[in-house]
Amino acid sequence: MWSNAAMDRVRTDAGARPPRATIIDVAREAAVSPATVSRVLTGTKPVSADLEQRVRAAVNRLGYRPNPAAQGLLRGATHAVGVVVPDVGNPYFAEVLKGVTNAAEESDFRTLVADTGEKGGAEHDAALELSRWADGVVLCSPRMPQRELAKLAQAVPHLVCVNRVGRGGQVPAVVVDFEAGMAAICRHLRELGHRRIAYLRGPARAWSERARQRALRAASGPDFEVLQVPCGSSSADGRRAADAALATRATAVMAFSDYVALGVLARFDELGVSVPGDVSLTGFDDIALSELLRPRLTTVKVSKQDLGRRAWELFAASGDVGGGESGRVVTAIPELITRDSTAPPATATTPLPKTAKA
Amino acid sequence: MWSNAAMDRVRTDAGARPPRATIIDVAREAAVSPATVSRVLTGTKPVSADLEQRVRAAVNRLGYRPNPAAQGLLRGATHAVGVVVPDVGNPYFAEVLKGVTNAAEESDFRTLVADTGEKGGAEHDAALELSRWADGVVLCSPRMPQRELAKLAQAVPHLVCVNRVGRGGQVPAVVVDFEAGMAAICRHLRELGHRRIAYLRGPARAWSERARQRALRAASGPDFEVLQVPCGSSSADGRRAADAALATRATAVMAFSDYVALGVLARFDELGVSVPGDVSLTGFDDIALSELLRPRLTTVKVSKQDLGRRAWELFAASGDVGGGESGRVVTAIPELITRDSTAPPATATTPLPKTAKA
DNA sequence: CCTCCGCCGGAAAACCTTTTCCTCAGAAAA
DNA sequence: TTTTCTGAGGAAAAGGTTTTCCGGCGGAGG
Repeated sequence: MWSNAAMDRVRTDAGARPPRATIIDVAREAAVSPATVSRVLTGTKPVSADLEQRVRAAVNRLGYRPNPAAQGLLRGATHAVGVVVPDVGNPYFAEVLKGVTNAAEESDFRTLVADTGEKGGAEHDAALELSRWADGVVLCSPRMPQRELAKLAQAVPHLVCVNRVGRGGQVPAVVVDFEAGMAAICRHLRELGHRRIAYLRGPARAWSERARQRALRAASGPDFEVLQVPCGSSSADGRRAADAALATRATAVMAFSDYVALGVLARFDELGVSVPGDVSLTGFDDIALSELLRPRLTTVKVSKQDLGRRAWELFAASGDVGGGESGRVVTAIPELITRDSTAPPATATTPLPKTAKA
Repeated sequence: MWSNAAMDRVRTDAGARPPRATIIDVAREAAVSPATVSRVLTGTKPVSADLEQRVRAAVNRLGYRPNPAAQGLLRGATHAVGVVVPDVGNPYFAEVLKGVTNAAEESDFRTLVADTGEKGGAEHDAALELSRWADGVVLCSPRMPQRELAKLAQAVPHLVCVNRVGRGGQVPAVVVDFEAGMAAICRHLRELGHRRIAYLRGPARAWSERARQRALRAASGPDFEVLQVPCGSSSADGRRAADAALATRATAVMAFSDYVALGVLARFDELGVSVPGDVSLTGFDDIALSELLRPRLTTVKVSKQDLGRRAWELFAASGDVGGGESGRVVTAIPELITRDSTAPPATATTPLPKTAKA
């Protein structure tokens, strides 16, 4: 029904459309030179009121709008920024994308998006391809190997990373302070009296894992044991890992993200495990849903739209000095949001206050 | 800190980047003519093995990638498709966008996205602007007035609508059969024994409302009363409208969408209203969350990615016949998904739930 | 009154790729 | 051997816009 034939056709035969008015048509209509039309439209050089009047009238009459390809060809810039995300369906990335888009629009930039569908290898190619079309690329690729990223950073003129640092801070990036976030969660759980915690870790190669693990190690001790449970980054992963988390007999579960916690919550409900009655649960990111869920999720808040906006600003700023001192890393500090999904452990007879037993 | 000065600079000064290799550089490097390079790369005409070899080597050595602006200028096509959405943060539109993006990628098309931020008037301008850059535009604008849409359809070469029909079916569109969906929900509720239903209606000018209201009228009768409650399309709207829905003393609430139902559920929980114990609740769309929520939401399933994919296909097919018989409307039939948020009304056996006497 | 300066507007180049047109060489047919 | 045909590759134009370079005109100063 949806024949490929039709699709092939549009790919090759693009001339079927009625031709659009060009600057030359406008010039003829207004009885001036193309140069004058351009000057009126761009405001490059002053033009007499009389001519300007005529040009504007002609533009309106013909409905003329400049051809961006021609402009781009000449200027060497496309006025577009690319965004690579693993999955637009993930509310986290959707918000980041929104942040970039809104910021870009304010400067009259278009946004190009590539969804790599969580396929690891595709990100490199997507970014490279996007860089042909855009003046810069915002890359959300938590799992790209450092080597690959380094190579990419050299091939793509204005590359900005989100939630990862490349080449030791050489490539501009906006990152969340995952270590501080995890530390805050650990502190919160410890104060509630939890002693045995399961951590549902993200994808094996996720960049943020290093910082998270640092925080976990720092928080660990004889009275605060962290059990690692392999999981992933989607709510489906969370759902699958929920059983393993339970098997650790931990009194609290830290999920890689809110999105993951969503799946955990669903599975716990199926199993008749009550949150926070039987076990506490925390997320990460504070996506919009977390406040809508029951129980409302304890998490750390990250402003995802800001992440996108700042990534854009970093891109915009990277025009400076010919990209000379391009290394610039911005860090966002997440904030603990205490809601209903965490409570003192039921097992503890007395929720002993923050007594560290050395 | 994020000075505008920096942003202005990137906008004007785009030449700071090292110049990229052109086809002429490659030609010189391979000691052939630019035409030959082009032929090797596009496969337009056969080239001797020897030359092809030389050209490919030169391309690799120089890291040459053709300038899309120049290609676009010549071909009159940009190999990009625009998507206008009211809010990428809304999982519904995020999924539609994903559908378009994935389908477009398969045909080697880029996707441009504009987020109009639910600001009504912005959609027209966004679509118009996008059409300068893209070969076609997929428009998700449920609330654009028909007149405005008609005008837009003439200005934008390949316009495809999602979830609305324009100019009496003249503009290609992918729509959900809202009437069938609402009818299915009504049937389900009636079979459960509900007689008094609150409908949380969408934005005043939403296109789908007509079809929904048709279904509602058809289902209405002495033993099936539908009370209209103004609401909106976001979960925040749902949250706000929840109280009014309760005030109708209905035994079941039909939300405009799952996204709205999310907010309703949160508010009901705050009020101590149990679903489906005290009142049944239905959604629309079956977003991924609906199955993760507790109670799992009864809804009608719409494949949002398919919506996007089919919109793309409609765009691709519209290259036919110079857009002659361009009017083509595809309808997706939604499917009732019965989950936990609906049950027979409690009023049948017990006097009344604890609904506040507002 | 003449000359010089400044400003406005037009002509043309440049941006990079594709494609048409043409040439030239080699092979096949007579 | 000569003529014709085929096929490969080069030269050049086209595509729409911006910008540089100039020419011409008017005003001001000498």
